[in-house]
Amino acid sequence: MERQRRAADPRSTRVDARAARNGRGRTPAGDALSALVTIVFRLHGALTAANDRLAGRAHQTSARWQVLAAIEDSPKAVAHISRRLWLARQSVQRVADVLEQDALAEFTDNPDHLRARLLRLTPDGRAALRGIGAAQRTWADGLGARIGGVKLERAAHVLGEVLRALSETHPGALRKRR
Amino acid sequence: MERQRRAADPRSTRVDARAARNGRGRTPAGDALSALVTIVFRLHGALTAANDRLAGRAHQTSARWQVLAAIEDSPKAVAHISRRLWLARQSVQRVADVLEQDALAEFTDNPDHLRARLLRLTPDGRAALRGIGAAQRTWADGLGARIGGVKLERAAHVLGEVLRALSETHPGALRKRR
DNA sequence: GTTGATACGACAGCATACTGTCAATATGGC
DNA sequence: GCCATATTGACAGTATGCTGTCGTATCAAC
Repeated sequence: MERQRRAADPRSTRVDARAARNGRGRTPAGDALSALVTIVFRLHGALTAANDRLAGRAHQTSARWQVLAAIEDSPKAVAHISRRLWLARQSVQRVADVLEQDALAEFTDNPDHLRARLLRLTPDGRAALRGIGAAQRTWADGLGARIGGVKLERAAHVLGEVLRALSETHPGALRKRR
Repeated sequence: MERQRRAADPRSTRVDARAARNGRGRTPAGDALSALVTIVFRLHGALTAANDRLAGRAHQTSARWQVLAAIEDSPKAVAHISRRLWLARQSVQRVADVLEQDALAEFTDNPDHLRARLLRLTPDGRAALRGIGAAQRTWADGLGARIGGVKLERAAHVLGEVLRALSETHPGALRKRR
């Protein structure tokens, strides 16, 4: 289940050569954003591999874990989960279906909506989440301490700004809520 | 071609509720890292959509653009590109094959290696890259100015540290280079 | 109530990326 | 030169996520 990625050239974790020499006349801020985009792509791959490893202890994957975690506190409709995770409705539906097959979650009637059934954790699903959560805590605490909580918070804040700006400047691609 | 994502609840771009109340006893740094992971996943989706939109002007996709850009300066073997992009060799091979079919790139003999042919841009491929690059510059400069170059650089630096720490602490998952 | 817009689930198809496996080719130690 | 190891391309299969489309349900405006 472990992802078989190869480590990239250490030098390549720095600013991409193409962006560094700024061959296309971008502004410094444009260069910085481009470098950030590059590293977010790489980090996404590395973090997916890490999450797969953590979730693997409970025979789950990164994607299944995300859906399980989304319904940990309260049952939710598939469309609701997809908005929360910034995924297409159909992607979450597929994962929800396999979670139901594996008896980790189940669909229950929604008193407020005839068709939008609520996805709810089963005891097995809750046990799986507990197992993953313990491993995740150790992993996050260790890596977090290594980088530093304050720096991580600042970085996350900037990423949040980028995300907000993206959804505002491209309202066509990212539909309005409700 | 436009990705049909729905904008998430604005509140959900903040720290995930699960992490915020720290129900599992993580340290503050562990919480900060967990929040960063959440936002990197979301940002990856939003940036893939943005890149697809930029590359769409040349009838390309985010994935094809990445491979084209990787061979912009010099032809490279598929395995070389995959290391650079932190992707599996096979994923890049598939994209390279379709790029060849579309006459945007071509395989040429490698004087240093009998089997590892080099992927090289064709004039069409170079023209496609030029078209994408112009749009990307505008996009990156605009969004970069909105956030601020210094903040973006600092955030990218922290993400680089996380990436480096991940490849060091999990050498099994991310194989050593050469 | 009726109606138009929206939300939702369902189905089909495609794009992207991963894993596993194999044979052929390099590569480095001896 | 020989051999163990790593690299590379190729093939098959799977997981994740997106698009398009449909019919039905919900909801708000009237």
